[in-house]
Amino acid sequence: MRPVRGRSQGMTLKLYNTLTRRLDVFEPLAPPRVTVYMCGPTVYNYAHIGNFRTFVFGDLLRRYLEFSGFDVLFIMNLTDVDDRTIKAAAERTVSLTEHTEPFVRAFFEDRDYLRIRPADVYPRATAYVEPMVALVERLLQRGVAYVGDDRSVYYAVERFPTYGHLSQLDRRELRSGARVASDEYSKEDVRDFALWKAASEQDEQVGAAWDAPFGRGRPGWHLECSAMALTEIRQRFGVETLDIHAGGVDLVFPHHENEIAQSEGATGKPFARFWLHGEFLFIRGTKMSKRFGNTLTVRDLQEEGLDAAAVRMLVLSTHYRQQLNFTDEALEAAVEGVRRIGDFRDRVVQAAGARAGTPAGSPDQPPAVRTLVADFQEAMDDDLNAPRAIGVLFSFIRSANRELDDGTWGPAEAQAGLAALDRVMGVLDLVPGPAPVADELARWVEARIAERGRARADRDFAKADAIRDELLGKGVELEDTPEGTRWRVRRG
RNA sequence: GGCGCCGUAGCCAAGUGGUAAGGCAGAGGUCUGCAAAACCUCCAUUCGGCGGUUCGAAUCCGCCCGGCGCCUCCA
Repeated sequence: MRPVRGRSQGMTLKLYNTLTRRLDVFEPLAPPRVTVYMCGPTVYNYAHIGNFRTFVFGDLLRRYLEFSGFDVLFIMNLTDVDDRTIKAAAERTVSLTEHTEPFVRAFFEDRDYLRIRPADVYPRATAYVEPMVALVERLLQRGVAYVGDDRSVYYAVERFPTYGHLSQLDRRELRSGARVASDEYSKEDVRDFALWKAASEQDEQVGAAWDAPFGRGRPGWHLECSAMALTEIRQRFGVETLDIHAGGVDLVFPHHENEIAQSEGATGKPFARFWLHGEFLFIRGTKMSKRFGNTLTVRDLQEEGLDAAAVRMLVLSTHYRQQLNFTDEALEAAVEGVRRIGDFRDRVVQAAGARAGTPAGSPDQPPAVRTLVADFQEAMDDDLNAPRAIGVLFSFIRSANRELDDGTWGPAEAQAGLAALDRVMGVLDLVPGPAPVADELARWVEARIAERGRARADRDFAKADAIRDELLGKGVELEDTPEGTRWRVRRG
């Protein structure tokens, strides 16, 4: 079912805009189209769970925009040339591409595991060198960039009066002297940053150098995002302003500040109307970092047999602008939470029978269904308040279970309930999948359950309980229902 | 030093002026051969501390304590 274009009265999506430092009503430039650019991974290594917290936030944003009836173009770049990728490739004496390619694939695998919907386009920096060069030329022509003594090209921050607005740098004092790297004499001003870096021996060695009118070299990190974002929206829609630019908080300065300077310095138009920033994830109270030895990758979680729904639950349980502390206890709570959601959905599917669901909003909705979608929307309209939306979800589950218990729900009600639940799950996506079970194990379990069934029929409960304990020892939980005995492998 | 954020039950976490959502864990009960699942009941007179503003504050202001981020091509 296609969401309704015109939003109901009183429903307004508000988003916290870093640019204005307040909640702003979201209105795209040219509705219903919404262009979103989110800073993606640097593919020099496996992305860790902290990176993916941000990407789940991006996924939530994208899904909710679509839920709300917008046509979203979601762009996520892959940084496949920068200081870190070059360094990593050089250390292994392989080419840049040889080094980054496996990590690009790994990123997509991890994304799929976490059920993050694929972006519409994943521009790779190395494929956009031409527009990057063009952007530098434009900035040189406009006199906001200059070629330094080291043949690198720098942005002249002084020539961009609003520099520092996003990060409120204009309200801060720059920390003095000590912080300025000694090898950057070529800059006219300490605040200036590199747009184009003159090719070094190492760059040439890994194949990270390109010819340009202003000298052979490679793009600066900040430049990449400006060029890729502008190229994508210019080609598709002929515009040079994004509706939303998103990323992690750490990118506010200098990355996004520099993107604004570069893009607006070249186009003279606002680069992005909304700037959204996701907070960090911490492990054991500290920022994840190689230095602290507390990095955790998505692959680690997957290998533990953890259902991605639990990871999504954990991440979405905290508002995206709040720091999230990743702990085993919180993860366990998330595992139990999604188990409950999954059990509930199974129950509703059963009650609904084989017939297709009736759309949420039809007249014969049971009480529990009536408010679910509206309450969900109200929570999400409030700056994507997913924790609140999850609260709404669990309240619904409790009421619905009650109505299922007392017989209020027939198949029609269950179908309406299922439709409403699935609309919400289309955004949050918290239903766990079945645990992967080997056929051999499944056959054995079925056989034991049949044996136990016979024992129960004979009222030989000691034997029945012994079999149940035996199965539990293998991690198999049983549940006797009027429709027979259900079983599942406990996971996570 | 500058800019900014956070501190709510055992754990996680909403709530930013009108009298504390939700989840996990826990206790008792219903159902069950017993369990499980589900449901019912209970579980913060109180929101780091101290003052202040207000008829009224977790919510606004001040100070203090504790934790964190950015100011370094980190999501």
